[in-house]
Amino acid sequence: METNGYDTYSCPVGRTIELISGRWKPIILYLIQHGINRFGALQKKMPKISRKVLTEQLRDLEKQGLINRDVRVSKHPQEVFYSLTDTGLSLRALIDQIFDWGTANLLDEASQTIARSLLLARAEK
Amino acid sequence: METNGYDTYSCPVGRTIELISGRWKPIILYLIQHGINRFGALQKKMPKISRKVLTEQLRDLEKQGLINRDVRVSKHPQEVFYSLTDTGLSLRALIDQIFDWGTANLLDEASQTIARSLLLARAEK
DNA sequence: TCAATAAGTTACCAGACAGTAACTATCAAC
DNA sequence: GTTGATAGTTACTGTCTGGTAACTTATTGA
Repeated sequence: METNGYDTYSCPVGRTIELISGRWKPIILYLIQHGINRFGALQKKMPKISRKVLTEQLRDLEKQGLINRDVRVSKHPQEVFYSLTDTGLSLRALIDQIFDWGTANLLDEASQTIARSLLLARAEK
Repeated sequence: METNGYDTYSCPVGRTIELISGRWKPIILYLIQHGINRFGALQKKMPKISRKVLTEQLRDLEKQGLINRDVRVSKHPQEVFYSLTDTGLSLRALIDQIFDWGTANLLDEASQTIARSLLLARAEK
């Protein structure tokens, strides 16, 4: 078989990776799935992300159809709730497979520490 | 459970994605696995990549322990052969899962066309 | 009326990443 | 001894990404 050349932008792998390579996107999807669904709550869980970048990443994920954004006005200050779409949920399953490969193959202290706590969290659900 | 915050660099998912988000890396790994193991041959399959970037990506993959680089001097011009390491092979399996998710969830003409030809190639092996 | 809280937006900047074009090294064949 | 092939390297440039800091809007409660 011959194509006229491979290209990132027409490759499903590249396109899938794009969905989750926003530096924080896998983490954001993970947190939302586990009930951390408010802007402020997400920020508290990721102290190193700025509001600007968090907003951008959330908007991206929304555009890509991976999360829903529900604004509830008529409350104290405006409240915004995020949740996973069906596509988002199925992507989460894929991310868990990536997670498993990573913990099996990138063995060092840092990742092992986080790995253990995340596995615990997954077991709880 | 409480951690003191999630961070990309200590997350196995982020670190795994880093391995394959060199824009061309999934494609390069795919091609090498399927016997396209020479610098020039890789270039011909990816007309849009420059020699500079191809070199960089190959060096990265080598550093990350995903491919081997064998130089055979004592031949006409110097010849270089690339091959997957065991880690590289196991990562390829993961990439196939990402591929499957992508083709199932990112349905458009461009990706479907490539998808069919790649699935054919996978069946051949 | 003034501070606080939630959820942003805007302007600006620095570094990483990808691309182009030209140059290099080695050997074989003509 | 010049051309051609393989496999690069180097210098330069432009774009994309992520980050900081200050400002914004709406509403509640003291």
